[in-house]
Amino acid sequence: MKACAHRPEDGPGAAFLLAALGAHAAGQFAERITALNLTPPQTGLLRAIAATPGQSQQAMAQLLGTPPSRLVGLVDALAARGLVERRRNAADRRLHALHLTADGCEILKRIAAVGQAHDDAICGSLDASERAQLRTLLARIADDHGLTPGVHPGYRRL
Amino acid sequence: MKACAHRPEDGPGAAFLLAALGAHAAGQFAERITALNLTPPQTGLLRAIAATPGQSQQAMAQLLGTPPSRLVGLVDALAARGLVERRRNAADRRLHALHLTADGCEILKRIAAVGQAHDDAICGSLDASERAQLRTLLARIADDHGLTPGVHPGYRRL
DNA sequence: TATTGTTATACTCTATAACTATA
DNA sequence: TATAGTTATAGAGTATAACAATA
Repeated sequence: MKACAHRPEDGPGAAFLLAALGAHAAGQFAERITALNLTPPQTGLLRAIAATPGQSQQAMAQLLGTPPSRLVGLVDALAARGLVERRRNAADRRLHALHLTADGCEILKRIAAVGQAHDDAICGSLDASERAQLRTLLARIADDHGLTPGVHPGYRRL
Repeated sequence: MKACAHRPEDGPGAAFLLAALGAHAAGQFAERITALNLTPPQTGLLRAIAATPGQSQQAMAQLLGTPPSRLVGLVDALAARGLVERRRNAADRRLHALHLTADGCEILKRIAAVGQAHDDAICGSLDASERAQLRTLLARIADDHGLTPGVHPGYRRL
């Protein structure tokens, strides 16, 4: 006898599966990019700079949904490795435009390769059609909820 | 001109969408259960105890994939609110079997209601058939990766 | 001596707010 | 005075390892 009476359950809903699988996928990805000596936030920042280069740190912080102070450490680490550079605006010397260096572009390609392998590992049990189906459904939900494309919302609390 | 040459991109892959949406869904759920004065880990523990009552803390820790020491605080908080109780095993007094109280069963129903509302909010842009499709695909991936059904893997690092 | 649960400690990550420099 | 970036501080959450009770 169960201690609690349960209503008819057909397992967890889609939202729970989404959260659980999302955490799993994020963890796996984090493990993979360790090979490039990158953390997920650093990776996200590199991709964001590649997508819209020349932004100030404030603008980038707003785009990623993080306090500007957090960007400092991330940019510092990437700049120290020569992947990113701050270019001072001559007109307004307060602004630091963010750009990828040549090495930054190079590592971005490797990130893409890791992402591809990761995607294959996660979706391995799906055929091409199912995978496209899944991507379509997920993209619809993401759009419906106003998620910024290409930006992991985990910046807000991860 | 872009600073970096990009290969033909058709947006983020399914795995990235999964991670991003998963984080979003988890955050939304965390906000919702604030109404019950519960955190996500507490909620997960309540559901786990309901699913398999009478387990020792060690067994529960292994099931959830967390160090046993972490359970102490979680159980303490829930026990202090009268939602959970530790029943000492008479035969082996080291063991503390975990059970839900009547209030614990009660709040579990409210958690289910919150979960239902959450599921509707997340999947609002999908019709019933699409939602079932999504759940099927996600369940397949989860199974393929050996995720324990009903357990959020975030216990391992969240 | 081995095991359950607990406590103590330290570490990682993040946000908030104070501070510097430029405007 | 207002804004961009930085630094300092503190808080939440977690893991590791030492500890006490029971076997």
